[in-house]
Amino acid sequence: MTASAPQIAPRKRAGNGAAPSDVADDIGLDALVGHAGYAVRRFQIWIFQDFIKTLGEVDIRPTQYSVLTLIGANPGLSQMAVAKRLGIERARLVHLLDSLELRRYVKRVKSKADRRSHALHLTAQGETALAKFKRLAAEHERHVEEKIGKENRAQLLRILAGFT
Amino acid sequence: MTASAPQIAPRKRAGNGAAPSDVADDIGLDALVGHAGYAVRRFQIWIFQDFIKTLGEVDIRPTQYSVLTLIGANPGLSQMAVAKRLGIERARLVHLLDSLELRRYVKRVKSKADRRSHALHLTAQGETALAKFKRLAAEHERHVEEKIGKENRAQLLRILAGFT
DNA sequence: GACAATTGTTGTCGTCAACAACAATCTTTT
DNA sequence: AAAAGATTGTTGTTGACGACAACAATTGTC
Repeated sequence: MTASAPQIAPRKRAGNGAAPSDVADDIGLDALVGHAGYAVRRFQIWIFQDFIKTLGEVDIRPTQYSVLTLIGANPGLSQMAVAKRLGIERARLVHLLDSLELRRYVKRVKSKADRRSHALHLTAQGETALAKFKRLAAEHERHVEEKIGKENRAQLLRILAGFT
Repeated sequence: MTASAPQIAPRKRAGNGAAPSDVADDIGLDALVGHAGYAVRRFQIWIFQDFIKTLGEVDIRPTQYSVLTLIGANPGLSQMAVAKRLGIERARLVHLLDSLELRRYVKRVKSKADRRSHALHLTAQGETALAKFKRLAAEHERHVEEKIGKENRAQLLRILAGFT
């Protein structure tokens, strides 16, 4: 009943090593295998770490990248609109924008239509910086392809398209 | 409901709402679409929220569940082995086990072979509790199926099998 | 004009990953 | 066997992040 080899038991993870394969590696996961959430969590950790590392030279994290990309594609959005679209708390977005504004990538322009809100724009510096970030992000995306395969990555995007 | 057509989810998210679809919803994501990390992050947030909600009545979070499951399937593991296998910091595991031990699900037994380490076991209470947790987790897994489709979930597990 | 809702902001709380340091205990070297 | 090094569990700190709550300024509604 215990860990009598849960079905497939990849047991050695040939070269695909997502986990440290040094010691105590062939431990049965039992019911954990077969849980989508567990696999997704582990994958997400890996993918974020690679993103952070690949964009380490420009010091941009995934969330910052998503904010910059969204503003770049839709100039003039309010903070509320950005927060809603990206699924982040508007309270959290405040700090993100503070940091991005400090680095001169983004500017908050007071909206004339609604004086409560700010229209968000990239600075000229932000535009050129984002171009570089996108090149690095594309490189990261190639890492993902190398990791799980080009075809699998495409399927993943298709399956999860509803969550973007 | 949407299990019939989870295939292509074009930028309108009809009823499949992973994001709040009330206002400002059709904002272009530009390069963000096509980034595996973004989709995976959003999906992971959704899946964890459903897990937490589905196992809310027993107050068990995903990480706690993974620890209990692993110990249940491999009694006697050391904290280091569990941490390595699940990819969590051993420092973090300390607090997790503190809480699980406080709730009488897990016990730390001093190892005779290596007096530095603890052998981890489920209590009798922990065993019966885990059985219930597994039933609830299975229910959560059905929610995932309803969300992305049975076939897509299976493919997801196949694609990400290397990360478990 | 009174009242409710929204927007940006500030703050708190709890989860989580990443480190660093430490005492106790192996393990290895000499 | 003693010294040096590595490992295990523990405590603590830092920072990113999600979830809330409260607030002033502003807008919308009645």
